[in-house]
Amino acid sequence: MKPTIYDVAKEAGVSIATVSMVINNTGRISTKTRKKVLKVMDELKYYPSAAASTLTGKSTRTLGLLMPNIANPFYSELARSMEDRADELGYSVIVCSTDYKEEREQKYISLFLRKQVDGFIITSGFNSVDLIKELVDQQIPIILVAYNISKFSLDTVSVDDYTGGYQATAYLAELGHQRIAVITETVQSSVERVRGYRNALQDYQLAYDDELCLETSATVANGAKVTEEFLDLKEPPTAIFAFNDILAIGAMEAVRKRGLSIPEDISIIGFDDTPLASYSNPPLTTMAQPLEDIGYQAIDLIVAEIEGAKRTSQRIMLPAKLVVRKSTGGPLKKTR
Amino acid sequence: MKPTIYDVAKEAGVSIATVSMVINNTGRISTKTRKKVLKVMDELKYYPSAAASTLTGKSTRTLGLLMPNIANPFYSELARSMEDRADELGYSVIVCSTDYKEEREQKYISLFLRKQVDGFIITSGFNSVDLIKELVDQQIPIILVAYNISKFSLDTVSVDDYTGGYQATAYLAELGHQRIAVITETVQSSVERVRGYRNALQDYQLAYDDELCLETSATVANGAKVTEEFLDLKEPPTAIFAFNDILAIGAMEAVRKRGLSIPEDISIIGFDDTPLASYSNPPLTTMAQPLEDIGYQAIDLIVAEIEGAKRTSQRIMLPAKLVVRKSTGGPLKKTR
DNA sequence: CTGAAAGCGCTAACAA
DNA sequence: TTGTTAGCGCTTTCAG
Repeated sequence: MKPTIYDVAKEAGVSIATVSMVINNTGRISTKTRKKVLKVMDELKYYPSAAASTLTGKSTRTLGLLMPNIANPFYSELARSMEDRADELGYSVIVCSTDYKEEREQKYISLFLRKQVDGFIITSGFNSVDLIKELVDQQIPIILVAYNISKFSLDTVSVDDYTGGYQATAYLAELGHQRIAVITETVQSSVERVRGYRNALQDYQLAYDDELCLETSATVANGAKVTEEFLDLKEPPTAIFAFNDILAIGAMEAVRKRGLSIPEDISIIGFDDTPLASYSNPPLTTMAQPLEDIGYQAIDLIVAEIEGAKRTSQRIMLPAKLVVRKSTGGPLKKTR
Repeated sequence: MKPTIYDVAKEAGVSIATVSMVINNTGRISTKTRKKVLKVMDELKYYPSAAASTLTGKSTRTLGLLMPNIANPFYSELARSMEDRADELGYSVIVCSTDYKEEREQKYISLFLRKQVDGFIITSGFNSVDLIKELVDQQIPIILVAYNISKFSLDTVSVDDYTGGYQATAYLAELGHQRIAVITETVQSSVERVRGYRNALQDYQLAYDDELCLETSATVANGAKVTEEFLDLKEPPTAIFAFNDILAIGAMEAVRKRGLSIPEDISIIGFDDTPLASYSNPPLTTMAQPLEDIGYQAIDLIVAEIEGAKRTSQRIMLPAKLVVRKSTGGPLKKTR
């Protein structure tokens, strides 16, 4: 049988209260007693039951993290950074993949509730907004990551998509590009990025052209397909801004297939800075998501909420960062 | 205050035993009572406390998964498949990244123990073998994934590295390559793969050449560096078998830098089939790790052990699968 | 500085 | 078919 606090107490010749105190570093215990107890705990391989201590009202110091798919690098890196920060703060994180299914969301929320996590971290790709509402109503600490629900005001940490869209476009414009296309996605973040794109265009006195703004979903094939459409235009773009690296890789493929070279003929910029970006050929210039920062901030925020019981509902936006590699350059000059 | 089983019982006008029974689907409860109780539970947003039920001896139906780094695609895909299978079997998985640090391994093992996980899943990259021994001694269900410790006999699920190494080499030999180089890694799995490589060489009557077998660690730069060494040989290889995709990407880079083309001049084959492989240029032929199968089998095995309390110590080996893409072909004929 | 004892929320006999 | 009750292992006053 697993040793309990009683076994330790008996073995050490003290009461269970004393043992409990040395475990939790509470009360005042003589160094001698403490040492003895610690020794016995070690000998018996005693591990205090988290269940029992939870039952007495202690917090579990556990955070529940819900993401659509931990196998997606975007989420897994986020998860990793959260784990690290949580670890530093003495918390642990339970991650579950909801697979974009409400049924699973439901199930895991319930699981977390039963396990009495101290707080919920919910990322983009979570569908059951009603469930979130229920948690909010129950005053359970929640933080939204890379996910905006304007419906209620919650702590939120996300990337500044507007500025990201603006900066990528501005960078291309600075390089001298006049016709800059974007491949957008059917997701929340896209609309902000498009807004940034259009404002940058304006600021650089470039005309916005509907033909240069196409929407698709994130696969290499789609990126290639859309790019071909761009290339077929009478006046094709000299630069393409893809809203994620996958699409950018697709764009590269299409460009290469035409016998055009990157960045000489066409510049391509992605978004996310997944590992893909540095391994592509040529290495992809892209807007890096500050995943690590996002994770850290998210944990800090929710821990603050848990411990301080504060309800400020901050909305933190972290800037994407331009990572210049080899897929972008100035447009080909006629004079060359 | 959070509702307890008492609140539900009172509200439904029954005893807590009845409520407990409907929660667990035990005993015989009239449909009417059951419905009533369920309704109240829903109204009160009652979630049974996992802590309390654990305390009474019920299993937690939770599995502890320890991997070095959840941000690494290899591990995150593994994690995902385990999660899925566990979910199907009514278990949940807690994942923690140990970051290859014994200190963290220690910490998370202890965490899992305190949370009373029903079983441990431990993957390659785990250093504290002594800790594993302790668990084994305590008769705690454990399964090793992609990780062999010959020291004790434990349930193990891993990829068949020997056959993988053999098949990749054989494939290249079939294509007509005579000089096949390998880039190995400083990890456990490499030695089996090398063994497969050498045996395949033998079976195809090809000579083994020390110069064509170089070891390095997994970075693109290293892959490129080693490849350059190969290319500098008086008699360079016509095919390179890299023991992971990252190295293969590096090899591709080096080959391209020499103005050689793939696969016309040099064939390249990787191992793992990470997303990288399909996005590279040309798409990489590689040996796919059957991650999904591994995950499933691992969960099935450990759940069997937990529920059946059996102690058979199976060692399951799953075959890697050749995925032919565009980076391999026959060697250039002189006559062309 | 240490011990005794009252719960925490739930399960599982045992009664009714 | 349902209720009563004794713990499960631990924390936390309150005494000593």
